[in-house]
Amino acid sequence: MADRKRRNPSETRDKLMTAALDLVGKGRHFASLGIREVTRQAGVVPTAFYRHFRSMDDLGLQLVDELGLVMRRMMREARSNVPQAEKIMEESVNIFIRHARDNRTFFMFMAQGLAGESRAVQEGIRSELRFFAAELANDLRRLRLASHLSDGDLDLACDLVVRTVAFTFTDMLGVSPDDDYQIDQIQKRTTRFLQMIFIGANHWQSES
Amino acid sequence: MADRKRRNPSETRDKLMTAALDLVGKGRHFASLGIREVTRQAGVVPTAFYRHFRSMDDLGLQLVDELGLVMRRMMREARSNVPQAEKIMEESVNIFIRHARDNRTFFMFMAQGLAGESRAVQEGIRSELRFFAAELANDLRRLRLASHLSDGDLDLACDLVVRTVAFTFTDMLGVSPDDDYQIDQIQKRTTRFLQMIFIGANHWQSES
DNA sequence: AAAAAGGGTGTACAATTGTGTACGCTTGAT
DNA sequence: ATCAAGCGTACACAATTGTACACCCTTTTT
Repeated sequence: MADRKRRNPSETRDKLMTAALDLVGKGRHFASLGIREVTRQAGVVPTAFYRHFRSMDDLGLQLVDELGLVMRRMMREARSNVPQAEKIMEESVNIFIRHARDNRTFFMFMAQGLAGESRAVQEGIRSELRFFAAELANDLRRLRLASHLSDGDLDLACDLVVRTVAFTFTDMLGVSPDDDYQIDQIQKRTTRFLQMIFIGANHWQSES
Repeated sequence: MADRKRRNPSETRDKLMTAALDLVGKGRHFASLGIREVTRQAGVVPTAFYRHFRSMDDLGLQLVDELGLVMRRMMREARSNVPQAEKIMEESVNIFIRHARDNRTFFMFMAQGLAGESRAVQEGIRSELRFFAAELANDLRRLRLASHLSDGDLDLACDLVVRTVAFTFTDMLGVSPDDDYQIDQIQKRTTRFLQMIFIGANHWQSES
């Protein structure tokens, strides 16, 4: 039961979801959205909402699922674009930032949901991040880029990396989506954060 | 003008602010609170709200100010408790976690506000974090614990530390306030994060 | 061809919301 | 002793909310 079937991609359903995201993109917080408000933005009648979602929390949960798809697309691209080991960090952050710009509202929703009102959404996003960190650790292992780290320590480092990147999105909330200069700053800073983390991970065993 | 005078500490004003925090502590998101809801929780009549705050955003801003006080208290204690340089990280995280438990709702509010609805609150919290990072960098310089780092690099590392700790609060949202085991796990992990960051900072110059 | 189910619309309503106006009690300054 | 300001209360009201009900059209199943 409770299987999340997506077989019949209803038009209105999508309209409602993107309407919610649009409102989030306009600066509203997801927790403050009402059913009526969302349906108004979507251009449908209020009762249509209930045909697809039980409540706002439910809509949030389904948005988390779609967020997962976006993140997986991002990972796939990052994996297929592995340059020499030197540039791997810059390039990854690059891809990150680009996806964050392309799917701005999705990531805003994520940033909000981390401390959001619905425990279920919170846990969903947290779980996506965990998955992401685990995949990252796998990739690094596979590429033999962290052979001297124990599994536990590598996981630790990847967890820290994902947190740092996730926090980056809250930075982007503050700047206009086409303020190239500011975004470039954020990008550079994030890259240096990650470099610092990996240098720390590299020297971890020998010191601790 | 617009001087934030606190000369006459009105009873109701405090009741309203702690009422908002209480609701946040109960799992609600600040952005979804209404004036009526807060006054109900505070046990005062709705119109009393307007005697002290122009709007919910205004209340949020004043909460940020108080949050600043809490953080300053925390810093003072951390500074007066500097053990040998070895244990400085564990001890600091210790103090962090304790304050986070004692002022749980305050820090929940902070975690929410970082991606909150009000741009002003968002910027206020961000500014508190910047201040915190700057103070941390100052302390480390004063204690000669980072003499080999350039000012810019030290700032970078401290920024990363503060972000990591701030993210920790979103971890604490998910666990019960008296689940000692889970909190201990969070504490240990955060400590290792910070150690990793500082090891990275220590080897920063030589590699990059 | 008939039946059923899924998804869409409009109307309706009670509850709750934000906020305006008017009235009283304290309290400190004159 | 008076007065004004500040704070709290009571009442009022229009707007907005979530949701129930009753229909209609299209697609799928039988």
